Amino acid sequence: MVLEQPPVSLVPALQKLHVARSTVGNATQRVIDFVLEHPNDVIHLSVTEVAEGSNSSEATVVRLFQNLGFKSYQDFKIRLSQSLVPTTRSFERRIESGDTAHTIFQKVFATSSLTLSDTLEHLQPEALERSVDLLIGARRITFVGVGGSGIVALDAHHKFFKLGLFCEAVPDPHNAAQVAALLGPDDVMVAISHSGTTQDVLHAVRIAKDNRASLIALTGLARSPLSKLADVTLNTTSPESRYRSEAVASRIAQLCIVDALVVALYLRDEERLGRHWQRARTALTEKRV
Amino acid sequence: MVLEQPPVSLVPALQKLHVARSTVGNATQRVIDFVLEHPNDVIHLSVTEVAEGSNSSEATVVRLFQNLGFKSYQDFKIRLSQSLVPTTRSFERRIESGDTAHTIFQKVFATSSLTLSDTLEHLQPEALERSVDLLIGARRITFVGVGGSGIVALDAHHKFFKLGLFCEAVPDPHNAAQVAALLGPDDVMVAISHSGTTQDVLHAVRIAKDNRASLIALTGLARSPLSKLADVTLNTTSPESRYRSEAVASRIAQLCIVDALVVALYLRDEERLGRHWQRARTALTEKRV
DNA sequence: TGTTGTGGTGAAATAAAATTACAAGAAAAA
DNA sequence: TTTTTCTTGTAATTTTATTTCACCACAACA
Repeated sequence: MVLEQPPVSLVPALQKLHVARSTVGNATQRVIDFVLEHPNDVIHLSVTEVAEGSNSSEATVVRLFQNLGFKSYQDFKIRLSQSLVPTTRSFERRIESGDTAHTIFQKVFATSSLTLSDTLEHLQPEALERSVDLLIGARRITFVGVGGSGIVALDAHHKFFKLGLFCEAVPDPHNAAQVAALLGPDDVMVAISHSGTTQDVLHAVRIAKDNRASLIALTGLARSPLSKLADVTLNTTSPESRYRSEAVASRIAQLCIVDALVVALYLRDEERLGRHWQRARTALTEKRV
Repeated sequence: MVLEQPPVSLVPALQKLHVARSTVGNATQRVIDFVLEHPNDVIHLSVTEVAEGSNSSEATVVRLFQNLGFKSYQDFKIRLSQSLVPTTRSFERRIESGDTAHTIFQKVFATSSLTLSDTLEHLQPEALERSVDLLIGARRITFVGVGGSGIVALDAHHKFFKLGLFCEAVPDPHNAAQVAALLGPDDVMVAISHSGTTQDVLHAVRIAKDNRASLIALTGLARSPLSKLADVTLNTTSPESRYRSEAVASRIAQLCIVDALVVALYLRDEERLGRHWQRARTALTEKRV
């Protein structure tokens, strides 16, 4: 029996169909193909319609889904529709000249949302634990990134600072190397670069590594010069990046990673960090009306 | 007729039920109540079962959903199940002390994703068009925000600058008022404040308004001192903000709004802005390996 | 080369579910 | 009060889903 290679990250309900495809008869295969080709239509079709569309019989359709473990055909449709949330996967996200502002917003938001879930899917649990371990034990944390990634560095600094950690952001490429030279073995550098090839960042990173500081890389591509140097790599994958500036959606995912790291650190040492956090918040409320 | 206040950010399919509840008869109300109380069960129940569960008749159930605009009862079930995706909506997003780093990431990402879709849902198309109009016609654009919102201001500056627009970011509260004093009637101030009550920002905003500059507010709450002063308000709603710092997920949404505005501006005047954009990109690639 | 058994298949029968038609009753308007 | 309108449940009807059963293809075996 030949095992088909199922497309990565296919919705669970459809995955079952893929797996079963090679083990069933001819008519049943036609049903499977039909469903795989028109998943968004199938959720509104009846058994009879699916049978017609696939040139098979009602009986075959019903039996297929029962054998697959669904309670009934209706049950399958419900499961399928849950995985097929229309606004993300199946929505056309390419932005065109004629789009209204509202349409553009819909597409940009959909892309960001999709990037978030893709990023989460590809993050390795061990890498996350490892990052938290490094950060919580760090004497000093330095966030480095230039251009757009500099914003992420500033955001990270802002949040980590609220936890009372000794940290700094270096969004300026000129200073990066100087700051890196100050780091020691107990320190952590978090290097942010979507491409993972930004020269200024790489330069600073190499100096930091020479000083035996630990390195966490926040980058968009798994295989890059930056991630080769890193102790831990956290990747943001923005799947179809050709038509909009790649960095845009990826940035959102990086900020989200920073958010999550802050929460994870906080929970790891609630005793110590919670006190600072609270103090920072009360200081802020005085600035409000 | 008493209009019920629908719970904020309820799933769309259920929202319709809420709205209709007060305008329908007794038996129909019982059906609505039943569905609202057991939404996760209903997606697996038949018309007959819903009728039994709500002490009404099949006819009433079928009629209800037809009147609500669904093609059929089955159609409603499909829509409902799509909004009830377990991993985001009904998933417990509250973060607890015992969570692993991976679980924390899942929850933070889910919250952000949810905030994005809620924000998009509540943004008014006219407000978006209006914002684009104001920005494209502006002589000078000033982004103001302190603390975490300052990061958003910097991000916005970074992106608008790439389009070749005359703009600046003022993340420093001390300078905000001074910069505001320089603005004139052709200028636009974009004020960013999650609470909409930050004193430093409000102070600068009032000065800008006195100088007849236009004001776009990027805030988390619809009714706030800031949005009262604004010509256009763009709200980010982070639905259940009690258990995590409200600003965190909201910030992601604000950045996404900035992204979308940039894209919208770009498409509005591709001729002029496209040239700058391209030039900025080629300058950057030289910095890579 | 039959023969037998297995599994897949569709037509048709059956069962279940959804929808509609209709008449009775309640509430509102005249 | 009468009339009208709206809501409702029963029952008929239609649509949809499921099961039954006979048939066929194909493989294993004598």
